[in-house]
Amino acid sequence: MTAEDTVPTRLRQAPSWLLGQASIHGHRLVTEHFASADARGYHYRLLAALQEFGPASQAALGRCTGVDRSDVVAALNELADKKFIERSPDPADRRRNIVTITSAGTDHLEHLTGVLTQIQDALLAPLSAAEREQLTHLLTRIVDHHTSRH
Amino acid sequence: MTAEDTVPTRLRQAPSWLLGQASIHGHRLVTEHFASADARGYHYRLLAALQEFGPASQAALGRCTGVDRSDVVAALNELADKKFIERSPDPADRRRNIVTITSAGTDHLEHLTGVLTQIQDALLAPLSAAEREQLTHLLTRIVDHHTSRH
DNA sequence: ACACCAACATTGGTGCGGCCAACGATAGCA
DNA sequence: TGCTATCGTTGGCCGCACCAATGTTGGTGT
Repeated sequence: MTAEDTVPTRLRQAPSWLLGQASIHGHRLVTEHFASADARGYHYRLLAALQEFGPASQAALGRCTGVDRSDVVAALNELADKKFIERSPDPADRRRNIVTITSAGTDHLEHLTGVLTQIQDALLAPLSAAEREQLTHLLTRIVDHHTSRH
Repeated sequence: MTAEDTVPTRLRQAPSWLLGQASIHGHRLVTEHFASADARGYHYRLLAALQEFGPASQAALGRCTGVDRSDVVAALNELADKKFIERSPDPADRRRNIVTITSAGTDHLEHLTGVLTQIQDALLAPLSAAEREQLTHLLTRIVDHHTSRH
């Protein structure tokens, strides 16, 4: 086999590749651990937003979590099935649903947050505390740049 | 709207979230720019491996690029349609296909590499050269940790 | 020589996550 | 009054990472 299990140099040097690979490992950790808790990424995003900002419309939830409107519907259906959120019509604007997190939902969110903390530790295992902060800072700047720039 | 377009703190602080978001922006850039060149990520990975390591079997290609065997088949079909690679049976091992990059394929790879360089620049725009190196280093360590650990 | 297991290419299917297009209903504004 | 925008919802698409099964072929142990 001419090609050992070595990543081609062209790839290994590209930040976009490294970013993608690192994010894949993170994503796998999240998926696996969340699956054990009968959850997935979208659930956490929505619950976190509801807990922090209080009851909100589905469109607002989608906007602040970066989840598409149509995907918000599906995720909220799943969360509603598990009694983690409740939908009620907005009396002030009959187009809107007001989404509220239940106490069971808050508990679930708290649990998932714990799980997520463990995940971060597994993901960043080879890095020191200072390096983790460095990485967070660099990534934040990239993300901010690409979101504020609309 | 109680929730403005602000990302919940719980998310904003999680490195896995930042990694995912940054990788999404990178991925979008790659997808868009590569689409203009009638290519996608898998194509580049495979062509890069072929160029660097020479003719190889599909299984070997999949292993060193991190692409699943079954997905290698599909991607190579696409590349073969465009005459960028050629499949020939391995006389020494009739289970194997020997995949070879054509000169058109090399040209295409070279072109895509140029495109990719531009992408890196757009992706890391807010970072200085030193910071880019820092980021690359940190990411490399994470990726290495999660791949060498099998 | 034989049985057995491992590796190969291929098919087909799953799931998540990020998208887009369209629809009917409603709100706000000209 | 219309025009436009927003909202929830349905349904679909694509990329990428996976898994399972199949038939073929190689290599090994006995």
